[in-house]
Amino acid sequence: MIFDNTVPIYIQIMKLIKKDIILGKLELGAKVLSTREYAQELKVNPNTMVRVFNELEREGITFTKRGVGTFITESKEKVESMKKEMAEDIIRNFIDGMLELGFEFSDMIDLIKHRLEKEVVQ
Amino acid sequence: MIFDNTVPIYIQIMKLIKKDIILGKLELGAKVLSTREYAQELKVNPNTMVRVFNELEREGITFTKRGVGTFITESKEKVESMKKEMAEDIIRNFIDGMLELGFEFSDMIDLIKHRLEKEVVQ
DNA sequence: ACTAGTGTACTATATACATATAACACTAGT
DNA sequence: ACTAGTGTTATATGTATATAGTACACTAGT
Repeated sequence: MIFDNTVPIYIQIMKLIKKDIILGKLELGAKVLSTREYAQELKVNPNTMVRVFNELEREGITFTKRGVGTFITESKEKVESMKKEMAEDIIRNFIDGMLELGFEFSDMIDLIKHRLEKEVVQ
Repeated sequence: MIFDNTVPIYIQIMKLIKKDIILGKLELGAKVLSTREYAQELKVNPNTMVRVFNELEREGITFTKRGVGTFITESKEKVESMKKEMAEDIIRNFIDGMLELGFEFSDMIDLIKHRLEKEVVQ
């Protein structure tokens, strides 16, 4: 795992875990690695993982049983709304960013299509 | 100007100035506000503006004449490549982000089109 | 009861960022 | 020469982030 040093590591790990949930790599209700295990796995300080899980719990994504472990929420709805929220953010960033650079709506569609064609070829 | 506290202010101001150049609000070769004026305008510390201009100069976007002021590059090519770079970044973030959430290429086009229709109506 | 594996909490240190404040150096216009 | 307006440099302070290290509290299995 390589981190972008312009964004706090705990934020990046939060996104990583959210994506793992969305993609089904982490199942609903499943126990995740302990803070210490995750810290070792991601080569990060245990305290950073504590922060990650505190924030995720605050958002209702995970819950913890003291002395037992940390678990993914059981709520399918929560995961769905999380996915939708993350997608909305990405779409918004794209459109707003392109508008701010002076691109028109038609440019956006063209650029995306053009880029996707390239990707498919690869 | 409202700043997003998850990103360093000097980075946000750099983007702001780059956008102003791209949109022609700041002309090639033009003298920009002094660090002190910009600081007052954006309600930011003068040292933060010093950092902004140091970084922009390092990127070849601006140049300074000591005791005189700070100026936008004369190079049209520089501005063009900067715009292209910023657009590429935005497009890349969009595609990578959506792929990581499990969306297909066709989903992306649909979502963008759908969102753009909404925007136009507004 | 004991123990291993959890989460929790705390202190200390280092770095980046942003601010506040002040002083210095250069340039252009008077 | 002087002065106002530049950029430049420096010290100090506060906050957020990340790390290192330690200790405590709870739970489940033995």
